Amino acid sequence: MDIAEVAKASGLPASTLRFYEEKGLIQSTGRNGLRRLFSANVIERLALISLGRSAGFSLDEIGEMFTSEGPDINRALLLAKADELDRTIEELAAMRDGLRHAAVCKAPSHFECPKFLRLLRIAGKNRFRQPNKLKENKLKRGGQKT
Amino acid sequence: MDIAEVAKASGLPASTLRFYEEKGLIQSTGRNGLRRLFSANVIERLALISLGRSAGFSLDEIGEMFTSEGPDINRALLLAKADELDRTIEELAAMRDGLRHAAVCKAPSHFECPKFLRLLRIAGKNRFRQPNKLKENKLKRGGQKT
DNA sequence: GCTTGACTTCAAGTTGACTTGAGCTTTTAT
DNA sequence: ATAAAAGCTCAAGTCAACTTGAAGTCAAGC
Repeated sequence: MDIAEVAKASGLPASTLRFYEEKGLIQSTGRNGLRRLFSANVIERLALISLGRSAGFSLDEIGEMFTSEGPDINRALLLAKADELDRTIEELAAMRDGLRHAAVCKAPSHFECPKFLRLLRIAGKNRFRQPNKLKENKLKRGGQKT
Repeated sequence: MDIAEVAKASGLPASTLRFYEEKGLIQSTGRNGLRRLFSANVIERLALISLGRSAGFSLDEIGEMFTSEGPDINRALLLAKADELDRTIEELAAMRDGLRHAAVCKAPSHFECPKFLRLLRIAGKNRFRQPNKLKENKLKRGGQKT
């Protein structure tokens, strides 16, 4: 397949595919002149990358998984990530409850509501840098091959 | 309190506090000479900002909440965010299950495992740009520079 | 055989949330 | 009184994951 087909099938722009190739996350099987050729399984690979990204892996981490040295390193890593997700999920659930409570809370200021303040403390424990914004409107879903 | 106290109490570096002030997220109550003075409630405000960040709000969104025009705009926004978190949580749970499964799966390649492939499809639906990495090791809780 | 448009490379730009550095001023401890 | 420690401002740098732009190449259709 050429890059346009992969782009269409995966929903990712060609620039991203080139970028991923440069990073070593995918490979092109060869060239037709200048043009990259991809085998069909790159689509699954891209889906796997998507999965990883959605689960919070960085591209570098995903790259490490693909090239992991032993056969078991992977598994340990996967389990560790699963545990991490468990924690994240718990925290997000607490946040969600806090938000819902805040939305109906009658206290004049949230700062005067003990429930809310308890939430703040949870959030405080969970303080991590959260980078920038998701741009959901940028992704045009459903673009499947014509 | 002076900025160092706030930094200590909140766990945020002074540079971040200045940055937040510049963005209008917190206010200093005045100056002692050059130096900013903060009232104690800035701590709670910062905790609230932390909560918002953890829940996925951008600083701009948090700023809007603080200065929201009507009293109900806030609530709708909070509920919407809570719903968003619900979806996120569901997806993360699916990821987690997928990771756990992948870790024990006997299939020679994950691509040959139907369970795993089902996961990929979920991840595919959920494809959104996920920005960059959390740096959890960067935050030294309570660690203060001498 | 020539245009055209999809592809190429490489460098630089974008975004959000900060951080860092240079060069000053002020407070505080000796 | 003086020097170090802590603050200050403002500009520029950083990071991840891409995107964009310029300038060139080339396969294919007419």
